Amino acid sequence: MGAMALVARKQPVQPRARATVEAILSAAAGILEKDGPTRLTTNAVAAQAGVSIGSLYQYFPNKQALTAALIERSSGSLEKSVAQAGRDAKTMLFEAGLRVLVRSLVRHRLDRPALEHTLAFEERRLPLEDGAAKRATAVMRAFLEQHRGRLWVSDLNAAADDVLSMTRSLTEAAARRGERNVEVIEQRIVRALRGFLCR
Amino acid sequence: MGAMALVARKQPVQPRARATVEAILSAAAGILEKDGPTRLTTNAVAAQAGVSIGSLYQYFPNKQALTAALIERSSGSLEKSVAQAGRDAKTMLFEAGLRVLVRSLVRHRLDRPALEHTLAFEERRLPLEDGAAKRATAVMRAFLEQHRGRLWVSDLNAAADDVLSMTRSLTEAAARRGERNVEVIEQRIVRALRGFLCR
DNA sequence: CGATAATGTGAGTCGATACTCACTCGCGGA
DNA sequence: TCCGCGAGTGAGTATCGACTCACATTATCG
Repeated sequence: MGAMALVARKQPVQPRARATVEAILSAAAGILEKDGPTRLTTNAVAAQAGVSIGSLYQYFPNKQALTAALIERSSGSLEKSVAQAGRDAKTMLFEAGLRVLVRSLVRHRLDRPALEHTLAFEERRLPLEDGAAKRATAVMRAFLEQHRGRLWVSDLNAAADDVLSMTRSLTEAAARRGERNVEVIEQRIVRALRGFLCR
Repeated sequence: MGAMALVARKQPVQPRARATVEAILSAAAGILEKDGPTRLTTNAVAAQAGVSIGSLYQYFPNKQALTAALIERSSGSLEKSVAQAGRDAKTMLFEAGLRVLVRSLVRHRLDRPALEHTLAFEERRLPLEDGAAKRATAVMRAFLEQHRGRLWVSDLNAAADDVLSMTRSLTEAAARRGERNVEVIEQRIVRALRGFLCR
């Protein structure tokens, strides 16, 4: 079996079609968030979206493509906000810049924690091309590079990877406990990161 | 629907039966590790274990119970080693104690990273009683309590939770990159934890 | 050995689910 | 008004996977 198509077949431009695709993606996200991946069935998605399964398969060649689209959608929005944060951070001192970057990560993850958690797991399981998620770590890497002198680390790629991992897991743990205050969580994470990164 | 049974029906004492259960659990772990939860089918497990599906259902009332047993098995072994580390740490200074505790966590997770990753996800998804995993965080909590004076934190339960989360995610990230050196990973984590915990 | 219990077997059932296809709908232009 | 076509439909199919049960095999003990 060759590389399976994991992207939508058509990019609809007609407003009706756009709305349909939106409805499908929202429905899928909702089910994944509420019930997890085992309950994410194509029939359930179509029903929840208020469209027929036929319509679903008009825009997504298979179920994996649907999941992949959800992942791309989420990490796309993450990339956007992290990229902006990265641009802002460029003119700041290390500590302030780090705080801004962390904030954008925390905000994203705190928005729909359960959904992000399942998507992260699916992302590992699926054979995806490097998408927006990879580009987000590149932003972090660039920031670390800028402050290399301050840092303890040898491998910048690994460090950027670790920073994102730590931020994700601490945000998720906080969310599970019901914490919603971005500032508090952000401060906690920055403290840990300082110890991790600086000498 | 009432609370579904999630434990094995029988505790086999006969040697033959013990061996069968072992084979089933090992097979399930292997499949989960190699192919993830979607490929974990009862038929596949039985085949891989070299027993019939009938035998599988003699010891596990349903598939969830099998997964639950895998989780209990893993977190049971974790608890054992963490509890020992906790006892050792009692007579040590903060830094050394933390190092010992972290080491036991890293060792466990580094043993079969892919398996542990999937099990952690399933653990969230399933309606489980608090098992050995909870007791492991209690050990960490007790250690933190012992050194409360040194620490910055207000909520010890949350802090213990965060420490375990960070350790897990950093170990996992390292494992994904192919790192195998426990000392190196352990040192990195301890550095992050010091920043996180100490004032 | 013979009886009884313990353990193991696997073809078969039944529901669920990914995906197809022949069809309908409705809108924009001639 | 009617045609063409992009969009939508949903009954139907094929497969798969959890689980059952009537039976076979093996261990234990008198």
